[in-house]
Amino acid sequence: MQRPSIDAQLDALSAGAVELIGRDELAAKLEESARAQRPLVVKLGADPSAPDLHIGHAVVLRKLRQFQDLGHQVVFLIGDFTGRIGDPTQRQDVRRQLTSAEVAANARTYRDQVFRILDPAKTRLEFNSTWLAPLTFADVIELAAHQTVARMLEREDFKLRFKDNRPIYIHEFFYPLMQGYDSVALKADVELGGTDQRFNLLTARELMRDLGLMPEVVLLMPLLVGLDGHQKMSKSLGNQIGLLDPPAMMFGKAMSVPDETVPEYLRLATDLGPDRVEALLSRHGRGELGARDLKEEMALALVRCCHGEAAATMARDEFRRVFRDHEAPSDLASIRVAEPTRLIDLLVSLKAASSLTEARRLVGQGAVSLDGERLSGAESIGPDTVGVLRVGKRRFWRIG
RNA sequence: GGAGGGGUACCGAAGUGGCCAAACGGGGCGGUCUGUAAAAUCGCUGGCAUUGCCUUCGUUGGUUCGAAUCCAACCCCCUCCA
Repeated sequence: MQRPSIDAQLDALSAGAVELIGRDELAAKLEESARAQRPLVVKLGADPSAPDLHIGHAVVLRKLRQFQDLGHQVVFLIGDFTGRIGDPTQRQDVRRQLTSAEVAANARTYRDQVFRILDPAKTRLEFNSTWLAPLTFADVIELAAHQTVARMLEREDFKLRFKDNRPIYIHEFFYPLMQGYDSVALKADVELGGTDQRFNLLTARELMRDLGLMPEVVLLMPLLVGLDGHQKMSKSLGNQIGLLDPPAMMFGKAMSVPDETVPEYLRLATDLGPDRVEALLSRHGRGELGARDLKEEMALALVRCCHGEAAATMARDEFRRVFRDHEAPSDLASIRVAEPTRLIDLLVSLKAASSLTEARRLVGQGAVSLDGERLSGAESIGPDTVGVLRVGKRRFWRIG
C-alpha cells in the first residue's frame, strides 16, 4: 500500500485532536516505522470494572482506527490491576477485586464494542496485571522515586481535592505511575486518551524518558459532552449513549441533547466527516434545515455508526411515529391480564411504577391512558380489556 | 497524641424539642405547549392506606407526653497543632 507523505499523515492523525504532544517525535517515528517496516505500537488504556463504552470513547477509537488504517498496531490495554485498587473518593465502598472470570467477561464485552470500530487483525489485547502484579515492594518504591508530591498536586483533580480539604489517598498517587509503567512495559510509541488523561500520559512520557526509553507521543482527544450538554459524558453521571445501546434508545437519547450541543456531536460523535458536517451546519444556518431536522441527521448518523443504515432508518421512523406524531410504537409488548386487577397494581407489576404510591401519583397526574383515554385510577383491568396502555410519554403496552 | 468542626432523603444543602416525611437547589418523573425524549412552563418526588398509619435525619441506648433537634457511648469524615 502506498502511504501518504509523512506530513499528510501527521495532519490526518492530529485532525480533531485537542493536542499532539511530540509532533516532531511522531514524524520521526512514522518515518522510522516506514523505513523498518515496523508498525508503531499505539496504546489505549481502559478500566476493566466499567466495560460499558459510550460514544465518547468512540471519538478515541476512531482515531485509533486511523492509525490502524496506516498499518500500525493498537494495543488495547485492560487495566485489570489498576482497577483493583480504585479511587475511594469516587466510590463509596472500596472497589472490590474482580475475579479473573469477571475480568475475562469484561474483556469480552470490550471486544464486542471495540471491534465495531477497530480492526481486530491489528489490535492486541493486553492486561496490565501481567507486569504490574509481579512487581515487588522495592520495585514500587523505586518507581515512586521518579515522581514528586508537588508534581502530583499539579494534577487537576488532586489539586482541587487538596484545596477543598477532601481526602487524597497515597495509593492514588500510584495511578499515574502505574499507567506510566504500562507504557514502559509495552514500549508504547503513541498513547491516546481524552483530555482528562493529560497528566497521566505526561507522567508516562517522563517515566519512559527517565528509564531510557523513547517517550511516547501523546495524542489527546476532546471529551464528548454528555446528554445534558454540560458535563462530560460518563456512565457514572448517567448521561451517556452506550455503544451497545439499542438503535431506538440511541436515537432517542441523541434527540434529547440540547440544540446547542448538536454541532459538537456532529463533529465528534459521528463519522460524517468535516465536509458533510459543515454542509449540514451551513444549511441549518441559512434556515434551510430546521433545528429538529439537523438533530435528526445527527441522531441518524450516530445510530448508523453502531448499528448500520437499516437500523438507523427504522429507529428514526419509529421515533417520528411515537414522539412527533404521538402514535403508539409499531412494536410493543403485549400483555394479558388473567383476572380483574386494579390499575395501580397492574402498573406496579409492569414496573411502570416502583410502588403503589408512585402508581397513584402517575394516575393522579394524568399520565396513564388506555387507547388515548385518560384513566382515573378507579378502573379495573381484566381479561376483556383491550387497548394500548400508555404510561407517561414513552411507555406502552398492548393489552388483550 | 491534643484542640476544634461535621455526618440530614438520589446528590448538594437548610433545619437545633411539637407547626418536620423534613425548607431550598440539582437530578428524576409527570402535565401543558412545541419543532423533539430540545427549550419554556406548571406540578410531583419515603411507604402502605378511600385524609389515618408505618419507616426515615451516621449507629446504639437514654431523657421527654413528644427528638433530626437534648444526653451518653460508639463508628466515620474534615481542619489546625504535634
